[in-house]
Amino acid sequence: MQQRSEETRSKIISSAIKLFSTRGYNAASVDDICKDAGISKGAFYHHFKSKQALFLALLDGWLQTIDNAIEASKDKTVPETFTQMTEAFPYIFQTAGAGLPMFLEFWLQASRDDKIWQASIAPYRRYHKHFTSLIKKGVEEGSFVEVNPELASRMIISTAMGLLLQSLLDPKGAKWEKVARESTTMLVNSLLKK
Amino acid sequence: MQQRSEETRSKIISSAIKLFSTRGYNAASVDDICKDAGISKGAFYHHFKSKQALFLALLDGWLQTIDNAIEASKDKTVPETFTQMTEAFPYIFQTAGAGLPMFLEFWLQASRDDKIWQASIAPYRRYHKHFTSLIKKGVEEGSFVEVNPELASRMIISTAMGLLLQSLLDPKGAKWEKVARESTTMLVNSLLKK
DNA sequence: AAAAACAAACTGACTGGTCGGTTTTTATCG
DNA sequence: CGATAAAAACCGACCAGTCAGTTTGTTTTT
Repeated sequence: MQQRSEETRSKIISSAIKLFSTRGYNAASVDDICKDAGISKGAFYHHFKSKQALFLALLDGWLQTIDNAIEASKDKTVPETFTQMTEAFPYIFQTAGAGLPMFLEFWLQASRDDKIWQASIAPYRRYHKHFTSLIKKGVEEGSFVEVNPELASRMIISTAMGLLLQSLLDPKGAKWEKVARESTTMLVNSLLKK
Repeated sequence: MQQRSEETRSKIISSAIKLFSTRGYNAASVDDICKDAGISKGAFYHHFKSKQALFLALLDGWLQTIDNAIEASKDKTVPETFTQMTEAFPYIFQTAGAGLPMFLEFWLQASRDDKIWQASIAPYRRYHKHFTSLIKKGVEEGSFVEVNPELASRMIISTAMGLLLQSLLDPKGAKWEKVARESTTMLVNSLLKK
């Protein structure tokens, strides 16, 4: 059985998430992560080829959860999908509080490191396309007003990203989940045909 | 005359902007900056108490330009102000290409470093208030439809931030200035009373 | 000559990654 | 089932390099 191995690996990952989130990628040293996980450096480098490889593994896992969420909404109608997204906001803001700096770190690293860029840009474009086709479908179905799907998709993603950023910078500046819910409602309402 | 001194200082600053933008705060070492600026480490630490102090100085300068832009639009009418903002987008996207990663870096550092957070949160809240009162004024004047100024302000800032982020992550993914212009137009149109 | 500006060698803490050796797990076979 | 050997997992001291910041001394300005 490789149960012990699995356990070590997951200990590394959760410690990495914790430390990358709070201190950032650079400030969280491999030694720190090992110490927090209660394992040795040898064990670390047995499981991950490098610090960057660990980072990439984290990115992968995170994208997986998004993909799963998208997959789960596959059979719903277009307006239903958006409603569901609205309902997901409180959860996102609640859980993302800690993970958000890391999310940002991913993007920042992505803009400079080609390997990481490749790993994060493809999913991003996929999500944009997903939204675009979703809106297009809504327009064709007749449930949405005539809009440029491409543009509307960019705007929705922008709003979401901007709200996440603002909530990161100033967590106590507003009731962010409320703002997010209302914003989404507003956006969707402006899309929906009355 | 302290002309030579001034020159050295500005050489440090422009090299810092250049290197922080391209490599990031951590990866750009003080030695690198000195080398790029063509000065010695002694000169660096003569002008700036620490690497962080330089970073803060950069942040200050950047906020200054925003404040100036706001100041310049003081006497215009509300719709005029927004129109002007729309027109400013191409310029922002054109010039910001290089500086944008640093903008993100500010955010990231701010979320972890209390000193930097203090320096950036106050201006941010000021800008939000500025927008809110601007929209409020527009509503009272009767040129805007009845909206929640607070919420509309958050949304406008979100959209702007999100677009900047997206353009940073995927510069070739879209004609961002065009998307930005259209998005702003769309937002403003939904605010304007017909 | 006093002070400000600058040069450059230096310090000490820290980092990612390696490596030889040890323990635990797993597969094999009598 | 139990002995055993190979393989996988793990340990932690160690290394070479890097970095922010210091110090000491020189040049330039006032």
